[in-house]
Amino acid sequence: MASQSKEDYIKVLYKLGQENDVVSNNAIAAYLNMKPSSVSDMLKKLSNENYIDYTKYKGSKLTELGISTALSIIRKHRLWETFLVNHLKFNWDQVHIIAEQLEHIESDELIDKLDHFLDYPKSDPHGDPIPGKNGEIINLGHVPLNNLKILETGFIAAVKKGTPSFLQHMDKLGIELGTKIQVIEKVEFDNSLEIKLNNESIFISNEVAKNILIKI
Amino acid sequence: MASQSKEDYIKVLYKLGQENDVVSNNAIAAYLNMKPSSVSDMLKKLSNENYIDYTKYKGSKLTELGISTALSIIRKHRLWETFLVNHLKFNWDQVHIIAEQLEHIESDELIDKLDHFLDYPKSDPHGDPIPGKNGEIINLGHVPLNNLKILETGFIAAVKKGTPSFLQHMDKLGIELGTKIQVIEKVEFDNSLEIKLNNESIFISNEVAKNILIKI
DNA sequence: TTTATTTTTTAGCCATGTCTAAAAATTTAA
DNA sequence: TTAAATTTTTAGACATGGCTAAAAAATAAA
Repeated sequence: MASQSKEDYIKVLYKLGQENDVVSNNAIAAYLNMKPSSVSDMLKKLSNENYIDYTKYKGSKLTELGISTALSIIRKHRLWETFLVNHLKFNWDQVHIIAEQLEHIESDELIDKLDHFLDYPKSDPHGDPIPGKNGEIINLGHVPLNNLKILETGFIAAVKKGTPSFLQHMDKLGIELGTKIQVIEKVEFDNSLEIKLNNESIFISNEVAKNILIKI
Repeated sequence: MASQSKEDYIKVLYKLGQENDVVSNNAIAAYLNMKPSSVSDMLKKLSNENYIDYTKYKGSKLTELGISTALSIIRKHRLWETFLVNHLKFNWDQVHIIAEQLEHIESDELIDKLDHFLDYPKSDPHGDPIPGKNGEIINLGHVPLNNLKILETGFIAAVKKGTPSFLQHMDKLGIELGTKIQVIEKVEFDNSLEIKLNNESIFISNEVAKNILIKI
């Protein structure tokens, strides 16, 4: 198995690879708070171990092996988050750091049994899909809130950003997964939105709206 | 916090320190499957960080800090084992290796909440006491089975050895925690015992009897 | 009590994963 | 299309935690 460090790189490569086909060293370094030289070194190793396709100066991309490794780590991360929130009663803004540690525990049987214990959840406390044992990942058909048209309704299904500060802001606004929501008005001035939830109407910024995902 | 490696050393120092006042480097090396030279190096570091009192060539002993660190690791280990057996339905011979990984997860809040979730267990699946948050460890008054007199009865309360092979042997003999037991006969020839449990009479070797702890 | 054996330490080496500083390649801008 | 800026790589260093081989200290045996 890959070391914890390597797993961290693989995870970032997966995340950043969602948006850009090929991932730059700089982006990885920024994400991991590391120096680009360290990233260079590590990418060489990951390339030798066939986790990535890597062309000097050009950037890198996960191989099949890399992708399935990433999905297995993400699966573990999200299952642990689900356990922490649903059973240990953590708040959803507290679990990321702990799950970052737990995701590196090595035992397939542990994850199988945890999955069973949790009753095979399809998404984690932030609404993110949990990859299956063989890497299957379900498209949950989520749309950013700012894409909804005026008067359109939907249910809050996930949050795009999982940082504690964002999640705490959600808590303050009374926004939680499953809540029904309707777009009342779009303010053209700053793209902020007036929305109705829990029979109350509130304003949220475009920045916030972009990070709330809706199931229509 | 101490690194994983250091935590492993601290655990062994605690374990071996139970029997001998001062622990020899050789014993540590044997237990950890490492070379004595590596142990020497590490003990120097642990001594600098005030986890142990260490006199060259004489051996080492945990300090107050060392003991409380050890107890905190043992607490985590045993709570996780309890979770794995009681909730994830692992067999008691499968959990040690996984708990060895989980015990290094760093989060006091996690352990508090896990403890609460498990309903504040006093002992783990092997009957070993779980140290409290502040390192309190309850003496459960366990006696090795081979110390019982003829016709004396008691309840199987713990196993001294936690290796898979020993535990699997226990399973085969039908010995589990809580079972009532009576010593029928002691064979003077080889110190083996005839015992009654579940209304059956079986013979067990002295070696096995030494590793079964009884609550009278 | 001297010799032999065992234990422990030291010295020097290696892999992993990080860093800094400087060189090289690529991209952007003039 | 050349110069400037940015990105990436290389070279060399360092900390951690292991190793081997050899020296030193402690213990056991003759």
